[in-house]
Amino acid sequence: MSQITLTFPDGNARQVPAGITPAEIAADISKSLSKKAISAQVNGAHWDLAWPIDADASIAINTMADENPALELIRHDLAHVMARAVQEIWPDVKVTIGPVRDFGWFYDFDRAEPFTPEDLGEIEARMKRIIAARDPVRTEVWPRDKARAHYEAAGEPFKVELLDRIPGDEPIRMYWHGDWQDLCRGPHLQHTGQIPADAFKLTRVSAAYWLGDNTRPQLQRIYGIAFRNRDDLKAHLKFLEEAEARDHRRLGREMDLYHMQEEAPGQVFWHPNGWTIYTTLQDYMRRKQRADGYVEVNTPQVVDRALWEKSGHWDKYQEHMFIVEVDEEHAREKAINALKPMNCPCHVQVYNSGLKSYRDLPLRMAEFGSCSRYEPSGALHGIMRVRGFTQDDAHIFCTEDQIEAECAKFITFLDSVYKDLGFDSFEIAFATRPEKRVGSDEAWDHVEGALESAIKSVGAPYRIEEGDGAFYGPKLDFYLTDAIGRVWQCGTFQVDPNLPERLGATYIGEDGNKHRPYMLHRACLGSFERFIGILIENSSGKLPFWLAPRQVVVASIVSDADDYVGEVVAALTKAGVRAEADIRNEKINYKVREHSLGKVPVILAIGKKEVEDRTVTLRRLGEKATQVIALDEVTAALGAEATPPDLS
RNA sequence: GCUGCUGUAGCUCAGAGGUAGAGCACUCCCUUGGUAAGGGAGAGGUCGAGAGUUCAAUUCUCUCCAGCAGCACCA
Repeated sequence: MSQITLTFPDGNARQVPAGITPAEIAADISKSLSKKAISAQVNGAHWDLAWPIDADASIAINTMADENPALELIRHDLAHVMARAVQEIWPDVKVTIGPVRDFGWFYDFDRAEPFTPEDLGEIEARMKRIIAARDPVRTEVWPRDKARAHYEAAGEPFKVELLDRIPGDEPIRMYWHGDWQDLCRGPHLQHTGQIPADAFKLTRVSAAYWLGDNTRPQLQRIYGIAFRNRDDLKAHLKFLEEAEARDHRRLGREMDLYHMQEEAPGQVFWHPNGWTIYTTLQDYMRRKQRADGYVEVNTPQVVDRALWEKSGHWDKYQEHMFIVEVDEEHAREKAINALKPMNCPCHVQVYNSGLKSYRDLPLRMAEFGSCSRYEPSGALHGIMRVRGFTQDDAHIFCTEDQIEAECAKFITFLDSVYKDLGFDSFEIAFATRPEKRVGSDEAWDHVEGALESAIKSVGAPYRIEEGDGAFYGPKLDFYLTDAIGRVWQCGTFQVDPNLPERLGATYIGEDGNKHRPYMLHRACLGSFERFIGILIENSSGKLPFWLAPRQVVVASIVSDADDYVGEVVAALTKAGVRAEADIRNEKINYKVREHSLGKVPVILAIGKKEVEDRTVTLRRLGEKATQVIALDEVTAALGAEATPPDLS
């Protein structure tokens, strides 16, 4: 038998017979490793202990102490155990696929009746029995024909389809958990008893399309979460609770920010508190943009279909547009309009009015543009995904040579905005030319090169998303990570030679001839609605002082303090602080509780002592400690704190 | 849009084939209390909308609307 060389993590190499398995290697190293081993990394690939190694390779043996492989195996084996449990209980249910995902796994089943929450309990109990049985896991590679015949005989059409989708050069691998068999890429554990029985939970059922395709049948999906031990599971359940507690829909109600109602699905009724956040943020963005060389415009909401036909939206996006038909009494024909779903065509109209010279470029045209999109009902989510929203939109009209500098300028701008709003870092996804595209390869080379060197010039981290660009140009998407690790796409930067072409935008060049400008679509927050939702969830409602809708409540302890409370509120208001009096006939405990729940960042309590000394007792949200401060001092300090970051 | 679940007072929820209840919030009264709920009284509902079954529907059935979770979508 031929020999191969395996290299271990410590650098030692060893000659072994070809075809040896990691299990055999672990057994050879030590009895305890053999017992603890769960899988291996072979040339970096996750490797089943039972798979033979045929060529020289680097190898490392994994144990439960290796978090990533351990979690992958636990979750993947649980997917199989769950599918087995389901088929044991309901033998006619067809199985499909069950991948590992964040924090757990899911498995899709074909079954006429959806699973109920009670079913989940039964499945979970059955799974625990399978784990307790410590059933061995084994694997075999089958010829394609044999596997196909097997699944056809077993009446598992989805498995047959999966088989046909496995590329010809990949082995067809079968796994058994006890007697229950599944087609699976692997790797897996060695027996079901290795799965921690107290560290998983089935969380929910839902429908999902076969292969994610909404023209294919819907399947019943069961989700589970799993960890290496009970404590990790508990920690994750706590995390889910925490995420729910900071849900902007709940905080929006508790802080009295906005409401939504049936008559206007997907649209926001902003209350005074929420609108204060909105306008404060908008004022800030307006100052930032002005400082960065943007001009601001405003364009119509209701626009005749003719413009949308020219821009191409009527053709491609009509089902997402609110159509407005106006049938005037004496009109010869109905006017058909659409609420604008985006601002770009209107901005080109502004650009086109009057001749533009190369001296006007780059022209940075901004609008807090209210847009309406008929989003699918199932997509609506609080103020995060709505049908009526306002973008912090801008279009930069420029020459090809100006793209790089404009891109770098924008990334710098966005970086400073995100920092001011409490996000210290962001990631860029650079989407490059798709297969179906317009424009020459040279043009694409040039524009993509401009974007990439712009990113590099500002030193921002980025990843490339090959083929994900628009058909007319590449784009950058900017992702923020919030306080509990969720990722949000907010900013975008897109190069577009197409719309200027369609809508006939030109400028007079140095040579006296007409030229076509590029149009750069860019947004930093995305939409105010969504970004405010993100801000709320990121901060759990404890917004930075300058953005907090209610900044200070001045609360009386005794009614003798009422006049002085009024004086304090007036002084704070004069200093630019949003302050309000609470002189209700309630105990200070009650007031503190209520305003704490309302996420008011500062409570100033006023009793007899404060009146006499002309001081206040300050308490910050979330802190128990209080401090006594002179009125002049607190007014100056809070006034400074209320100043937006770009002005301080 | 698809699948499932849900819709009762401002909020969180109970309830039942014979037209409704709790806690909190709200209003009034008592209480002037020192940092996360002081006490009492009162007011408040076309039970999401429409149709059907029934002597009788908020309750059962159907359709629609909206919300929630997931999927699909996000120009």
